[in-house]
Amino acid sequence: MTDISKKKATIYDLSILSGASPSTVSAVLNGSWRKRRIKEATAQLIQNLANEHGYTANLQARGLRSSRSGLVGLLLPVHDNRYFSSMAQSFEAQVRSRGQCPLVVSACRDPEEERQVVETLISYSIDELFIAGATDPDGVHKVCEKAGLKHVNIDLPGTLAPSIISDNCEGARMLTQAIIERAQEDGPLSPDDLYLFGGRNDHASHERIRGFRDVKRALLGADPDVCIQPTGYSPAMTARAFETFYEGHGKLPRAFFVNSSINLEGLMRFLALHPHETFADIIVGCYDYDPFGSFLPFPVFMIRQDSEAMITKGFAILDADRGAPITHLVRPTLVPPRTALTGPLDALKDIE
Amino acid sequence: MTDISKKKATIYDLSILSGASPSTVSAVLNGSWRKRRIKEATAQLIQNLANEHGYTANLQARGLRSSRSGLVGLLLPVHDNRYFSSMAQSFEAQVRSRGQCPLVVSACRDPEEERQVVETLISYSIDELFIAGATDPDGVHKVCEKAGLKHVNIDLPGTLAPSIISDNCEGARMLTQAIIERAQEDGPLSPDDLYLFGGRNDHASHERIRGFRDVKRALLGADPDVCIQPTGYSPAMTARAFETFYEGHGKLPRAFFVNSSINLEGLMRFLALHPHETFADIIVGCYDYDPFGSFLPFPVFMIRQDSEAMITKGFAILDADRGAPITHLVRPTLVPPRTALTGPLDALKDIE
DNA sequence: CTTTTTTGCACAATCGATGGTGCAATGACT
DNA sequence: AGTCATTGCACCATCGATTGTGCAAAAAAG
Repeated sequence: MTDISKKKATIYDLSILSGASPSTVSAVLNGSWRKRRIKEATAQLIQNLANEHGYTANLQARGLRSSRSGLVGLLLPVHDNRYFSSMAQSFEAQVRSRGQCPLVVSACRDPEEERQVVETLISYSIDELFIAGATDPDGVHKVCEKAGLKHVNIDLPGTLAPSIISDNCEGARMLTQAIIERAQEDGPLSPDDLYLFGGRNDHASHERIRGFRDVKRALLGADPDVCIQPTGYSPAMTARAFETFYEGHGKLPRAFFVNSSINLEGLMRFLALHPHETFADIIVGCYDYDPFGSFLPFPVFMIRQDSEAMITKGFAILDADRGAPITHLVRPTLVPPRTALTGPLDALKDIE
Repeated sequence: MTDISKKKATIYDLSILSGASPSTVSAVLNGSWRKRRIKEATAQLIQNLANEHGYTANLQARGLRSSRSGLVGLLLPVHDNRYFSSMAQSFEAQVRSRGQCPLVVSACRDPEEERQVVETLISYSIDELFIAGATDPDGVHKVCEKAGLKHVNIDLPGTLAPSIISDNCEGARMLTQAIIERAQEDGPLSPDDLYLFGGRNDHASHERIRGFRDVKRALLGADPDVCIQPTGYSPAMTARAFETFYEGHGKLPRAFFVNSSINLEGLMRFLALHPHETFADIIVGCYDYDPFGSFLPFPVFMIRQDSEAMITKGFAILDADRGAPITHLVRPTLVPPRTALTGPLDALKDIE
């Protein structure tokens, strides 16, 4: 607190002040001083000086020397989405509780950008990397491997590294069953009354579609191909798909499964252009949870993926140092309409 | 690509391979080679070798030497919220377009944590810092100043550093006027029919409350103090406030202003516990935009803050190197109910 | 064919921390 | 008192880049 100096203190400054050598100062301040048999009194002296001058280690220097940085990366497709942002939130908490520093970046689902961004992270010598929802996990894997960087895939699996993903098929089954049952409360449901919108050519989408079709066939007897409408992960494209359907049928399907909250945003865009009546009685299932999405003016069943558990599992795998490309499934939960779940925010104390 | 080596190539490796000295290699690879009068041919040779071996600079080493890191920090209260996550998204895009690396972290609105997190960032020698929505901007300022770190406040102003904030008072006026007018369409509105929930003892809340009261008095003639219910920024506390009101009155206020989307989540929690009828005819204004919040089953007017413009302005101020604690206002926009705005995501190409 | 200028590059110090090694002083033990 | 073990610490190379400086060789000038 009492420091006059404008620049940050270094171990050399403290070395002069304390009369000890820089290596002694270093040992004291990084905790290895007992191992190095530094006298308790010396350690105390140095620690006091360090506090007094607000010393903090230069982590770039430490990282350079030790070829570790204390940084742990999380690569996301986008920030601006409750699923990924709550993943970022849990990630950050867990990384910090391990004494490391989180580095959350997004790569816009662009395979080339994914690789580039990871190259950048590697240049900072990050210690570990979580690859979430990558379009090309295996491409990223190769970049990591070349640099000897430990990593796991989250949300979308790769074939070359361990993956932790939502049990998409089972989640889709729960969700599909829920919307079918709900729709049937209002009368019989024919196979053409139940659609699926969104998703693209990735593992998650495939599994969700599989779960959807299984349950739909089991309960409704059929699933015409036209009822599956993969639109990519863009609100605009999804909105267009709804629009097209609406133009053809004069209404929306009685019930439908939306592949993600991003696609659900596409539904909002469609709704914005049409009067309320257009969708007064639809039943929606969305594979993702959003606290406001759950309260839309029609029943929205949602699937909440347990991103916190995925991150935890990811660290367990990294710690165990298993690089085998095994896929671990994490069970998601079905969230009925009009449900306000608590999130990572609730851990905060909110004084006043 | 043809590299056999397991470890990352360094300028020393390339120095041996090319026959040039490390300093020459360094100059070539960091672009300063013309200034250093390196022959074009030599530069080419080295650049080819670098590509061949997939060389990338060790940014920790560079940072150590140059005491800059290429990292730009953004300190958020939380990730898990559309306002802040879309801010993170624009921030990231802008930082990358400047050739730097974004470092987005959250500090849970805890002043002590804010300072600690910033200390950590400083240890990594970040070059610049955006302090968004900090509970104690001035406390963070002091930490930055001691380290000579350039910084700006976003969203919540400090008194010691330049601040860029939403024009909260004006936004609140627009929002208040909108909900009053809308409520009056259904009949006369008395001052006790219009409440404000959420916010706490910070600049933004004060300004919003001021705007709210101004307009309310102008249009409704009065604003009893009981109509202002600051609940902090926690969904749980906000929900309790609604519950309390409901217990006392058997209904919610006809119209109310909610201070942020986080507080609006509190409304969801309340709603989850009550039947639809309870809130069939409320009119809500929310100071924040959320794409799903806009489509709730009652009219929700929202204010969209222009976080992209704030970040842009922030860089302008940092680049101009003005440290004067001036507060810049950025005008937000009023978003009528059932509106789906496009966001940073829409810039993405979505192949397939 | 000198002298001066320009070109092209190598050398070496430096950033701040880490960790292996070595050595003096102290204490224990015979 | 002499030997040996232990304690407590200093020394120094090292991580990979940057940058000021110096010096040959080549080119231009005289």
